[in-house]
Amino acid sequence: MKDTEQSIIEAAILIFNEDLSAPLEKVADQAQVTRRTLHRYFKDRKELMDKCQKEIRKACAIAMSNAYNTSENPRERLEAMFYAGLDCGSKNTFLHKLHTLHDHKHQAANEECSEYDDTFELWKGNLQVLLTKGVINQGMTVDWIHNFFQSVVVVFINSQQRGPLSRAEARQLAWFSFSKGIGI
Amino acid sequence: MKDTEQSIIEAAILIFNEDLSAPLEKVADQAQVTRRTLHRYFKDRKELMDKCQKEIRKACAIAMSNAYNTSENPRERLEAMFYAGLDCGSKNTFLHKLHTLHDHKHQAANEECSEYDDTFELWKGNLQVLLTKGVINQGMTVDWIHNFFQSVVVVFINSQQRGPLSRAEARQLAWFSFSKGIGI
DNA sequence: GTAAAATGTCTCAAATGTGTGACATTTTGG
DNA sequence: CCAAAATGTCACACATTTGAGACATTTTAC
Repeated sequence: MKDTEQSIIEAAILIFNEDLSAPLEKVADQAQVTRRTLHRYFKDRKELMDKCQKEIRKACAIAMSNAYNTSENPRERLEAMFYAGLDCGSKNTFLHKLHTLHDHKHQAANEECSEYDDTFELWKGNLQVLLTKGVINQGMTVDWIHNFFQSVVVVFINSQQRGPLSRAEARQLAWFSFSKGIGI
Repeated sequence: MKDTEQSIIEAAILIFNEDLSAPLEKVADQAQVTRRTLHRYFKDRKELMDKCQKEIRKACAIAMSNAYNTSENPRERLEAMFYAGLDCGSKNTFLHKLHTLHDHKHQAANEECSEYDDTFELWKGNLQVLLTKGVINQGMTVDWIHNFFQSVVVVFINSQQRGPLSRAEARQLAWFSFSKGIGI
Protein backbone atom coordinates (compact mmCIF):
# COMPACT_ATOMS: atom_id res chain seq x y z
CA MET A 1 0.00 0.00 0.00
CA LYS A 2 1.32 3.43 -0.91
CA ASP A 3 2.28 5.77 1.84
CA THR A 4 -0.49 8.34 1.96
CA GLU A 5 1.21 10.57 4.47
CA GLN A 6 4.30 10.83 2.30
CA SER A 7 2.35 11.56 -0.86
CA ILE A 8 0.44 14.33 0.90
CA ILE A 9 3.74 15.86 2.00
CA GLU A 10 5.12 15.70 -1.53
CA ALA A 11 1.92 17.27 -2.85
CA ALA A 12 2.06 20.01 -0.23
CA ILE A 13 5.64 20.86 -1.17
CA LEU A 14 4.61 21.21 -4.80
CA ILE A 15 1.53 23.32 -4.07
CA PHE A 16 2.95 25.51 -1.31
CA ASN A 17 6.04 26.14 -3.39
CA GLU A 18 3.81 27.83 -5.93
CA ASP A 19 1.23 29.31 -3.59
CA LEU A 20 2.05 29.54 0.09
CA SER A 21 -1.54 30.30 1.16
CA ALA A 22 -3.19 27.84 -1.16
CA PRO A 23 -6.26 26.16 0.38
CA LEU A 24 -5.63 22.69 1.75
CA GLU A 25 -8.14 21.36 -0.74
CA LYS A 26 -5.59 22.02 -3.48
CA VAL A 27 -3.02 19.96 -1.62
CA ALA A 28 -5.52 17.16 -1.14
CA ASP A 29 -6.40 17.22 -4.85
CA GLN A 30 -2.76 17.11 -5.83
CA ALA A 31 -2.25 14.12 -3.53
CA GLN A 32 -5.44 12.54 -4.89
CA VAL A 33 -7.09 12.22 -1.50
CA THR A 34 -9.95 13.99 0.23
CA ARG A 35 -9.47 16.93 2.49
CA ARG A 36 -10.89 14.72 5.22
CA THR A 37 -8.09 12.21 4.75
CA LEU A 38 -5.49 14.94 4.77
CA HIS A 39 -6.79 16.05 8.15
CA ARG A 40 -6.53 12.50 9.46
CA TYR A 41 -2.78 12.67 8.93
CA PHE A 42 -2.17 16.30 9.81
CA LYS A 43 -3.91 18.13 12.62
CA ASP A 44 -3.82 21.46 10.83
CA ARG A 45 -2.01 23.57 8.27
CA LYS A 46 0.87 24.33 10.59
CA GLU A 47 1.55 20.68 11.33
CA LEU A 48 1.55 19.88 7.61
CA MET A 49 3.91 22.73 6.90
CA ASP A 50 6.24 21.62 9.67
CA LYS A 51 6.32 18.09 8.33
CA CYS A 52 7.10 19.47 4.89
CA GLN A 53 10.06 21.39 6.24
CA LYS A 54 11.29 18.39 8.17
CA GLU A 55 11.04 16.20 5.08
CA ILE A 56 12.79 18.78 2.96
CA ARG A 57 15.63 19.30 5.34
CA LYS A 58 16.14 15.59 5.71
CA ALA A 59 16.18 14.94 1.98
CA CYS A 60 18.42 17.89 1.12
CA ALA A 61 20.84 17.32 3.97
CA ILE A 62 21.28 13.65 3.10
CA ALA A 63 21.71 14.31 -0.61
CA MET A 64 24.21 17.10 0.00
CA SER A 65 26.13 15.09 2.54
CA ASN A 66 26.38 12.08 0.23
CA ALA A 67 27.56 14.26 -2.61
CA TYR A 68 30.14 15.91 -0.37
CA ASN A 69 31.63 12.54 0.47
CA THR A 70 32.06 11.41 -3.12
CA SER A 71 35.36 13.24 -3.39
CA GLU A 72 38.11 14.99 -1.48
CA ASN A 73 38.59 17.51 -4.26
CA PRO A 74 36.68 20.77 -3.71
CA ARG A 75 36.15 21.24 -7.44
CA GLU A 76 34.69 17.76 -7.86
CA ARG A 77 32.68 18.17 -4.70
CA LEU A 78 31.12 21.32 -6.11
CA GLU A 79 29.90 19.49 -9.18
CA ALA A 80 28.61 16.51 -7.22
CA MET A 81 26.76 18.73 -4.78
CA PHE A 82 25.37 20.78 -7.62
CA TYR A 83 23.81 17.71 -9.20
CA ALA A 84 22.54 16.61 -5.80
CA GLY A 85 20.82 19.96 -5.50
CA LEU A 86 19.21 19.49 -8.89
CA ASP A 87 17.95 16.09 -7.82
CA CYS A 88 16.33 17.55 -4.72
CA GLY A 89 14.32 19.72 -7.10
CA SER A 90 11.45 21.65 -5.61
CA LYS A 91 12.38 20.51 -2.11
CA ASN A 92 15.54 22.49 -2.51
CA THR A 93 13.91 25.60 -3.90
CA PHE A 94 11.02 25.57 -1.44
CA LEU A 95 13.36 25.51 1.53
CA HIS A 96 15.29 28.40 0.08
CA LYS A 97 12.10 30.30 -0.69
CA LEU A 98 10.78 29.98 2.84
CA HIS A 99 14.08 31.27 4.05
CA THR A 100 14.09 34.37 1.86
CA LEU A 101 10.49 35.45 2.42
CA HIS A 102 10.03 39.13 3.02
CA ASP A 103 8.54 38.89 6.49
CA HIS A 104 10.94 36.18 7.51
CA LYS A 105 13.30 37.47 10.17
CA HIS A 106 16.68 35.85 9.87
CA GLN A 107 18.24 35.17 13.22
CA ALA A 108 20.79 32.62 14.26
CA ALA A 109 18.68 32.11 17.35
CA ASN A 110 15.77 31.09 15.18
CA GLU A 111 15.64 27.32 15.17
CA GLU A 112 14.43 26.92 11.59
CA CYS A 113 17.03 29.34 10.31
CA SER A 114 19.91 27.54 11.95
CA GLU A 115 18.57 24.28 10.56
CA TYR A 116 18.51 25.88 7.13
CA ASP A 117 22.07 26.98 7.60
CA ASP A 118 23.03 23.50 8.72
CA THR A 119 21.50 22.03 5.59
CA PHE A 120 23.79 24.02 3.35
CA GLU A 121 26.75 24.26 5.68
CA LEU A 122 28.85 21.75 3.75
CA TRP A 123 27.90 23.36 0.45
CA LYS A 124 28.79 26.87 1.57
CA GLY A 125 31.97 25.73 3.26
CA ASN A 126 33.12 24.10 0.06
CA LEU A 127 32.26 27.25 -1.87
CA GLN A 128 34.39 29.27 0.50
CA VAL A 129 37.35 26.98 -0.10
CA LEU A 130 37.05 27.40 -3.87
CA LEU A 131 36.70 31.15 -3.49
CA THR A 132 39.79 31.40 -1.32
CA LYS A 133 41.80 29.24 -3.71
CA GLY A 134 40.77 31.53 -6.55
CA VAL A 135 39.09 28.75 -8.51
CA ILE A 136 35.90 30.79 -8.55
CA ASN A 137 35.84 34.28 -10.00
CA GLN A 138 36.78 37.06 -7.59
CA GLY A 139 34.06 39.53 -6.74
CA MET A 140 31.66 36.63 -6.20
CA THR A 141 30.27 36.19 -2.72
CA VAL A 142 29.14 32.95 -1.13
CA ASP A 143 25.63 34.34 -0.80
CA TRP A 144 25.46 35.34 -4.44
CA ILE A 145 26.65 31.92 -5.55
CA HIS A 146 24.19 30.20 -3.25
CA ASN A 147 21.27 32.25 -4.54
CA PHE A 148 22.48 31.70 -8.07
CA PHE A 149 22.63 27.97 -7.44
CA GLN A 150 19.05 27.96 -6.19
CA SER A 151 17.96 29.90 -9.25
CA VAL A 152 19.56 27.46 -11.64
CA VAL A 153 17.69 24.66 -9.88
CA VAL A 154 14.47 26.53 -10.64
CA VAL A 155 15.42 26.80 -14.29
CA PHE A 156 16.15 23.09 -14.34
CA ILE A 157 12.78 22.25 -12.77
CA ASN A 158 10.92 24.48 -15.21
CA SER A 159 12.67 22.93 -18.18
CA GLN A 160 11.66 19.50 -16.97
CA GLN A 161 8.05 20.46 -16.43
CA ARG A 162 7.32 21.76 -19.89
CA GLY A 163 10.47 21.83 -21.95
CA PRO A 164 11.54 19.45 -24.71
CA LEU A 165 14.87 18.80 -22.99
CA SER A 166 15.69 15.39 -21.59
CA ARG A 167 16.75 15.20 -17.99
CA ALA A 168 20.34 14.51 -19.00
CA GLU A 169 20.44 17.42 -21.43
CA ALA A 170 18.95 19.75 -18.85
CA ARG A 171 21.49 18.63 -16.25
CA GLN A 172 24.30 19.39 -18.66
CA LEU A 173 22.93 22.81 -19.48
CA ALA A 174 22.36 23.54 -15.82
CA TRP A 175 25.93 22.70 -14.88
CA PHE A 176 27.24 24.72 -17.79
CA SER A 177 25.21 27.78 -16.82
CA PHE A 178 26.11 27.46 -13.16
CA SER A 179 29.81 26.74 -13.46
CA LYS A 180 30.45 29.35 -16.13
CA GLY A 181 28.17 31.77 -14.32
CA ILE A 182 30.38 31.72 -11.25
CA GLY A 183 33.54 31.97 -13.31
CA ILE A 184 34.97 28.49 -13.25
CA MET B 1 -1.36 63.97 -4.42
CA LYS B 2 0.16 60.55 -4.76
CA ASP B 3 -1.54 58.10 -7.02
CA THR B 4 -3.24 55.66 -4.67
CA GLU B 5 -4.30 53.29 -7.40
CA GLN B 6 -0.75 52.95 -8.64
CA SER B 7 0.71 52.39 -5.18
CA ILE B 8 -1.83 49.66 -4.50
CA ILE B 9 -0.83 47.96 -7.74
CA GLU B 10 2.84 48.16 -6.84
CA ALA B 11 2.07 46.75 -3.40
CA ALA B 12 0.01 43.94 -4.88
CA ILE B 13 2.83 42.96 -7.22
CA LEU B 14 5.20 42.74 -4.27
CA ILE B 15 2.82 40.75 -2.08
CA PHE B 16 1.37 38.43 -4.71
CA ASN B 17 4.83 37.71 -6.01
CA GLU B 18 5.60 36.11 -2.67
CA ASP B 19 2.19 34.72 -1.84
CA LEU B 20 -0.36 34.42 -4.61
CA SER B 21 -3.30 33.80 -2.27
CA ALA B 22 -2.32 36.37 0.31
CA PRO B 23 -5.33 38.17 1.83
CA LEU B 24 -6.04 41.57 0.37
CA GLU B 25 -5.46 43.09 3.78
CA LYS B 26 -1.75 42.37 3.33
CA VAL B 27 -1.78 44.27 0.07
CA ALA B 28 -3.59 47.18 1.68
CA ASP B 29 -1.08 47.24 4.54
CA GLN B 30 1.84 47.22 2.11
CA ALA B 31 0.23 50.11 0.22
CA GLN B 32 -0.49 51.90 3.51
CA VAL B 33 -4.19 52.20 2.87
CA THR B 34 -7.27 50.52 4.31
CA ARG B 35 -8.83 47.51 2.78
CA ARG B 36 -11.88 49.67 2.24
CA THR B 37 -9.89 52.05 0.08
CA LEU B 38 -8.42 49.19 -1.89
CA HIS B 39 -11.93 48.03 -2.69
CA ARG B 40 -12.86 51.52 -3.88
CA TYR B 41 -10.27 51.21 -6.62
CA PHE B 42 -10.64 47.53 -7.40
CA LYS B 43 -13.92 45.69 -7.51
CA ASP B 44 -12.41 42.42 -6.42
CA ARG B 45 -9.28 40.32 -6.31
CA LYS B 46 -9.52 39.40 -9.96
CA GLU B 47 -9.72 43.00 -11.11
CA LEU B 48 -6.70 43.91 -9.01
CA MET B 49 -4.76 40.97 -10.39
CA ASP B 50 -5.68 41.95 -13.94
CA LYS B 51 -4.53 45.51 -13.38
CA CYS B 52 -1.27 44.17 -11.98
CA GLN B 53 -0.67 42.14 -15.08
CA LYS B 54 -1.52 45.06 -17.32
CA GLU B 55 0.84 47.33 -15.41
CA ILE B 56 3.60 44.75 -15.50
CA ARG B 57 3.28 44.11 -19.18
CA LYS B 58 3.27 47.79 -19.93
CA ALA B 59 6.36 48.49 -17.83
CA CYS B 60 8.33 45.51 -19.09
CA ALA B 61 7.39 46.00 -22.72
CA ILE B 62 8.39 49.65 -22.67
CA ALA B 63 11.67 48.99 -20.87
CA MET B 64 12.56 46.16 -23.21
CA SER B 65 11.60 48.13 -26.28
CA ASN B 66 13.69 51.12 -25.22
CA ALA B 67 16.66 48.90 -24.54
CA TYR B 68 16.24 47.20 -27.89
CA ASN B 69 16.47 50.52 -29.65
CA THR B 70 19.70 51.61 -27.99
CA SER B 71 21.74 49.68 -30.52
CA GLU B 72 21.70 47.90 -33.85
CA ASN B 73 24.19 45.34 -32.61
CA PRO B 74 22.57 42.14 -31.27
CA ARG B 75 25.33 41.62 -28.72
CA GLU B 76 24.94 45.13 -27.35
CA ARG B 77 21.19 44.80 -27.49
CA LEU B 78 21.40 41.73 -25.33
CA GLU B 79 23.26 43.55 -22.61
CA ALA B 80 21.01 46.59 -22.72
CA MET B 81 17.89 44.44 -22.54
CA PHE B 82 19.38 42.40 -19.74
CA TYR B 83 19.88 45.49 -17.63
CA ALA B 84 16.40 46.67 -18.53
CA GLY B 85 15.09 43.36 -17.22
CA LEU B 86 16.97 43.85 -13.98
CA ASP B 87 15.45 47.30 -13.63
CA CYS B 88 11.95 45.88 -14.03
CA GLY B 89 12.71 43.79 -10.96
CA SER B 90 9.82 41.96 -9.41
CA LYS B 91 7.48 43.05 -12.20
CA ASN B 92 9.56 40.97 -14.51
CA THR B 93 9.73 37.91 -12.28
CA PHE B 94 6.08 38.03 -11.27
CA LEU B 95 4.95 38.01 -14.87
CA HIS B 96 7.19 35.07 -15.58
CA LYS B 97 6.00 33.26 -12.46
CA LEU B 98 2.34 33.61 -13.38
CA HIS B 99 3.19 32.25 -16.76
CA THR B 100 4.92 29.14 -15.45
CA LEU B 101 2.38 28.19 -12.80
CA HIS B 102 1.50 24.54 -12.64
CA ASP B 103 -2.18 24.89 -13.38
CA HIS B 104 -1.57 27.48 -16.04
CA LYS B 105 -2.39 26.07 -19.45
CA HIS B 106 -0.16 27.59 -22.05
CA GLN B 107 -1.96 28.14 -25.29
CA ALA B 108 -1.35 30.64 -28.05
CA ALA B 109 -5.11 31.11 -28.06
CA ASN B 110 -4.97 32.24 -24.47
CA GLU B 111 -5.01 36.01 -24.46
CA GLU B 112 -2.73 36.48 -21.47
CA CYS B 113 -0.22 34.02 -22.84
CA SER B 114 0.07 35.74 -26.17
CA GLU B 115 0.47 39.04 -24.35
CA TYR B 116 3.22 37.49 -22.30
CA ASP B 117 4.88 36.31 -25.47
CA ASP B 118 4.52 39.77 -26.97
CA THR B 119 6.25 41.30 -23.97
CA PHE B 120 9.39 39.28 -24.59
CA GLU B 121 9.11 39.00 -28.34
CA LEU B 122 11.97 41.42 -29.04
CA TRP B 123 14.09 39.83 -26.34
CA LYS B 124 13.60 36.32 -27.64
CA GLY B 125 14.03 37.38 -31.25
CA ASN B 126 17.38 38.95 -30.43
CA LEU B 127 18.39 35.80 -28.56
CA GLN B 128 17.58 33.76 -31.63
CA VAL B 129 19.81 35.95 -33.78
CA LEU B 130 22.73 35.50 -31.39
CA LEU B 131 22.13 31.76 -31.25
CA THR B 132 22.07 31.46 -35.02
CA LYS B 133 25.24 33.52 -35.36
CA GLY B 134 26.94 31.22 -32.87
CA VAL B 135 27.68 34.03 -30.42
CA ILE B 136 25.85 32.08 -27.73
CA ASN B 137 26.92 28.58 -26.81
CA GLN B 138 25.38 25.83 -28.90
CA GLY B 139 23.06 23.44 -27.13
CA MET B 140 21.36 26.42 -25.49
CA THR B 141 17.72 26.93 -26.30
CA VAL B 142 15.86 30.23 -26.33
CA ASP B 143 13.57 28.92 -23.60
CA TRP B 144 16.44 27.89 -21.38
CA ILE B 145 18.12 31.24 -21.78
CA HIS B 146 14.90 33.08 -21.09
CA ASN B 147 14.23 31.08 -17.92
CA PHE B 148 17.85 31.56 -16.93
CA PHE B 149 17.51 35.29 -17.47
CA GLN B 150 14.46 35.41 -15.23
CA SER B 151 16.31 33.46 -12.57
CA VAL B 152 19.23 35.83 -12.56
CA VAL B 153 16.80 38.70 -12.07
CA VAL B 154 15.54 36.91 -8.96
CA VAL B 155 19.11 36.57 -7.65
CA PHE B 156 19.63 40.26 -8.28
CA ILE B 157 16.46 41.22 -6.42
CA ASN B 158 17.36 39.00 -3.47
CA SER B 159 20.82 40.45 -3.25
CA GLN B 160 19.37 43.95 -3.17
CA GLN B 161 16.84 43.09 -0.48
CA ARG B 162 19.25 41.76 2.10
CA GLY B 163 22.73 41.56 0.66
CA PRO B 164 25.65 43.88 1.31
CA LEU B 165 26.16 44.47 -2.42
CA SER B 166 25.55 47.88 -3.93
CA ARG B 167 23.18 48.07 -6.85
CA ALA B 168 26.06 48.67 -9.25
CA GLU B 169 28.06 45.72 -7.90
CA ALA B 170 25.02 43.47 -8.09
CA ARG B 171 24.34 44.54 -11.68
CA GLN B 172 27.90 43.69 -12.63
CA LEU B 173 27.71 40.29 -10.97
CA ALA B 174 24.36 39.61 -12.58
CA TRP B 175 25.63 40.37 -16.04
CA PHE B 176 28.72 38.27 -15.44
CA SER B 177 26.68 35.27 -14.27
CA PHE B 178 24.18 35.63 -17.08
CA SER B 179 26.56 36.24 -19.99
CA LYS B 180 29.05 33.57 -18.96
CA GLY B 181 26.20 31.24 -18.07
CA ILE B 182 24.91 31.29 -21.63
CA GLY B 183 28.39 30.91 -23.07
CA ILE B 184 29.25 34.35 -24.32
C1' DG C 1 -11.48 79.21 4.55
C1' DT C 2 -14.36 76.21 2.13
C1' DA C 3 -16.39 72.82 -0.74
C1' DA C 4 -15.24 68.65 -2.94
C1' DA C 5 -12.66 64.60 -3.09
C1' DA C 6 -10.34 61.03 -0.83
C1' DT C 7 -9.76 58.13 2.88
C1' DG C 8 -10.75 56.02 7.38
C1' DT C 9 -13.96 53.75 10.74
C1' DC C 10 -17.48 50.84 11.83
C1' DT C 11 -20.69 47.51 10.57
C1' DC C 12 -22.55 43.66 8.40
C1' DA C 13 -23.83 39.80 5.11
C1' DA C 14 -22.06 36.59 2.03
C1' DA C 15 -18.51 33.54 0.56
C1' DT C 16 -14.79 30.68 1.40
C1' DG C 17 -11.70 27.91 4.16
C1' DT C 18 -10.98 24.87 8.28
C1' DG C 19 -11.36 21.07 11.43
C1' DT C 20 -14.14 17.21 13.07
C1' DG C 21 -17.92 13.70 14.07
C1' DA C 22 -20.79 9.93 12.24
C1' DC C 23 -21.25 6.58 9.17
C1' DA C 24 -20.77 4.23 4.40
C1' DT C 25 -17.63 2.28 1.21
C1' DT C 26 -13.41 0.49 -0.37
C1' DT C 27 -9.00 -1.60 0.19
C1' DT C 28 -5.77 -4.47 2.51
C1' DG C 29 -3.80 -8.64 4.35
C1' DG C 30 -4.58 -13.09 6.21
C1' DC D 1 -14.13 -14.71 2.12
C1' DC D 2 -13.66 -11.85 6.19
C1' DA D 3 -12.26 -8.62 9.70
C1' DA D 4 -9.58 -4.56 10.15
C1' DA D 5 -7.74 -0.59 8.36
C1' DA D 6 -8.01 3.15 5.30
C1' DT D 7 -10.57 6.26 2.80
C1' DG D 8 -14.69 8.63 1.12
C1' DT D 9 -19.15 11.09 1.87
C1' DC D 10 -22.00 14.11 4.19
C1' DA D 11 -23.00 17.27 7.68
C1' DC D 12 -21.84 20.72 10.80
C1' DA D 13 -19.80 24.57 13.63
C1' DC D 14 -16.46 27.82 13.45
C1' DA D 15 -12.94 31.17 11.65
C1' DT D 16 -11.31 34.05 8.11
C1' DT D 17 -11.79 36.63 4.01
C1' DT D 18 -14.42 39.47 1.06
C1' DG D 19 -17.13 43.19 -0.69
C1' DA D 20 -19.99 47.05 0.30
C1' DG D 21 -23.11 50.67 2.82
C1' DA D 22 -23.29 54.64 6.01
C1' DC D 23 -21.10 58.14 7.90
C1' DA D 24 -16.97 60.67 10.12
C1' DT D 25 -12.56 62.58 9.29
C1' DT D 26 -8.83 64.19 6.63
C1' DT D 27 -6.76 66.00 2.52
C1' DT D 28 -6.82 68.52 -1.64
C1' DA D 29 -7.52 72.31 -4.71
C1' DC D 30 -9.15 76.74 -5.34
